[in-house]
Amino acid sequence: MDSKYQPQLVEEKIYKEWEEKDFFKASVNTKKEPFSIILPPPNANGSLHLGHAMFTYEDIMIRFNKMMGKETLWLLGLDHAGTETQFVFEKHLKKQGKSRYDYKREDLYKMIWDYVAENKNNIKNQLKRLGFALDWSKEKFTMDPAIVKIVYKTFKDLFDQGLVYRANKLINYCTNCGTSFSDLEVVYVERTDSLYYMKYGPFTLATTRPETKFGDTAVAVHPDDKRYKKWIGKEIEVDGLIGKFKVIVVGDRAVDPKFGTGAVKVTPAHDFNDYEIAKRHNLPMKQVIGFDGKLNELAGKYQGLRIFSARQQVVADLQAKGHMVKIKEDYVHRVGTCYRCRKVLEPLPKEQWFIKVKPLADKSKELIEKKETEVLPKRFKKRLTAILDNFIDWNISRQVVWGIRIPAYRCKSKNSWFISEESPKKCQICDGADFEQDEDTFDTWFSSAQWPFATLMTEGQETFDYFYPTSVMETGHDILRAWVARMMMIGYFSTKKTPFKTVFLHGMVHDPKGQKMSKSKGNVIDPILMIDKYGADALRAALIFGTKEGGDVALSEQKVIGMRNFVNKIWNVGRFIKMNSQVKSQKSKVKSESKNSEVLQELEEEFKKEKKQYIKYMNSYQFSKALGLVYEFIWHRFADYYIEQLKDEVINGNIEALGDLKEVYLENLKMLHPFTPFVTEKIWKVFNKESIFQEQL
RNA sequence: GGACGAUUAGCUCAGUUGGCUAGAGCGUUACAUUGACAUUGUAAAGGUCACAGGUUCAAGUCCUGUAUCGUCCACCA
Repeated sequence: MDSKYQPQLVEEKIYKEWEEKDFFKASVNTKKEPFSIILPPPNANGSLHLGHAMFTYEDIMIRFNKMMGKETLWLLGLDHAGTETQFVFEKHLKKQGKSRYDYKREDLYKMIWDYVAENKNNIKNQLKRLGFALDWSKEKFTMDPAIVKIVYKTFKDLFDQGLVYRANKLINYCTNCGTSFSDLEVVYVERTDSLYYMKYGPFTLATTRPETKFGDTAVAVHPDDKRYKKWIGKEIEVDGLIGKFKVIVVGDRAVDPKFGTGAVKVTPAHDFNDYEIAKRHNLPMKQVIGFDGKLNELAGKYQGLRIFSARQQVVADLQAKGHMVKIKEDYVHRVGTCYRCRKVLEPLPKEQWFIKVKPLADKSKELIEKKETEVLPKRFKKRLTAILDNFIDWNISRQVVWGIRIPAYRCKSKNSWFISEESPKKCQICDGADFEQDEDTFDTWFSSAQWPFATLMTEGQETFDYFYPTSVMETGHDILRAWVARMMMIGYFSTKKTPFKTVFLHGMVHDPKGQKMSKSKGNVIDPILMIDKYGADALRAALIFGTKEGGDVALSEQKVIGMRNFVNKIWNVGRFIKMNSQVKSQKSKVKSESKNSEVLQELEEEFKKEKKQYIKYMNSYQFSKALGLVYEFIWHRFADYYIEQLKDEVINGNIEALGDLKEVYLENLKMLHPFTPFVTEKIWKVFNKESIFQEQL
């Protein structure tokens, strides 16, 4: 044994061996209790970051449960990440001076497919670097034909049961990226803009968006507002920039009399609140901005102008006309932006597919209440419940080519829709040939919402029955809404069971100052670089050690170094025992009884206590505490105290003392194995044993 | 505006049902060491446990309030 543990010489070989021996391959074994985790599928478009490294928690659970005698499955899959991947690819194209519009749908799809295929391997290799005990024989991809088939069936079932509908509603649309998003994908950003007070018939009203005035169909005031009460229900005439027009005045409680002038222009086609007001009062919609981000023919001479220049022009013209009362330039408000390109999202009316969420969310709440699904750490239970209470209908249509194309077809003669899992030969509505498939693809989250059951279903009924519902879903608390809640809704809908018995949430990885890591801040730590320098065990331990369950982790290179030192400590304790075992056999000394029987007794008792506590922590998902416990024991009790006490005897060849030390040490290696799999496996082999992964705790 | 979390050593954080001199990692200081490990050991310095009340024999831990920070959600015409 070297005096230093060198992970660089060890990890790759060991992982290869685990793979070759098929250690991670799970199969149905009715004699054993199943334990299954579905890996949150990484996006197949980039490389691994520290968020992925947090899946170490899953590896810990898998390895621990395996050592506790269960049949463990950790199923690996990758996500096509629709809009996200297409966006990454478009940036790629842009560098070559091209855009998505230069290619036909099929060609673009193919190009992205190849790009993704390359990246998949990259990600997979990086997952191996972390030492993850993933079942590589069951690898899935969200666009596998077998998965797509299930996704189609789910969509059709939802449709048949009235839980999917098509409607022309306001959606968040990015005119730059050319696609819509669900409400969850909107990123709100605080901005300082101008608030314009303009004359509007008999009113003065305040708006941040004067350019949308061509789409106004009403003015709204608070029903109890004495200033304006007399106008409610009346039609007013407004002298506009492109001629006079008439709108009705409505009374609506959504209007805050204290804000601005207490009177609001209602533009149902371009504002979510106004859309709601319009619904309540049966107001017409008038769309004046197109999906290209330009004003349309209804804007008269302003047609063709982009939103921002239209606003400047309209403001200038209103001022010229004397209709601008005042401009408050330091108005701070929040606008929805595109998480991809950061441009302001445009609320636009568009026909899309929506999932009726309420009935599904109610079922999910029941699962939580009945403890069919346990939420850990406990504090996230409230948050998940609140999320389920406030879910609005989910827009699942995306205008990108990279994704699972929606299997909906429009009958042209009847102008209505039918869903078909197979490519239809004829129209299922009129039996004719005149029908076309929806151009849109599913929101990525629609397929990932089905991940736990869809992946297992493709492995056959027996495997599904054995491993489903899965034991634990372990993921970041940041995607509680986008993913966890939706998995519960769709999972229960399709299988009538919770998709996972326990949800275990981990926190975000931050820098040492508690700041989020981001490229622009330059504080990003690359997990692979850390592994190269200090080994996977050190990185893994650094992510777990000294953290609160579900709390954020402040990671620094220093912390990884600290854990590297711990790993080296583990190694050197082994080295000490190994060296003295060899010396002993050479000298064949036979002083078998230790003079330190009290110390040995103490060691045995302390170890028993330690192991009991360890099992308790591990079974209650307190992994950080379990690691802390073993860390403390190995370093500050076993090495600093017991070895020091027994050192002289051991060096002089006392068999009893050495034997007892060795026994306790090997047991501790097993306890450490879920956390630091490589070094423990390596030492196990040094002691002429097979594989620690196959041992029982 | 609502919910949740945080506030403990210079820095990053543990401290599970209230119970002995409040802990870890990194950093600092002094000393030690050629045979497990300097990726080490021994020792030390450093905390009115955010603040103010309350419950209790006993509060970092429970309750109430205040302040500051963070996260998520909602609204902002």
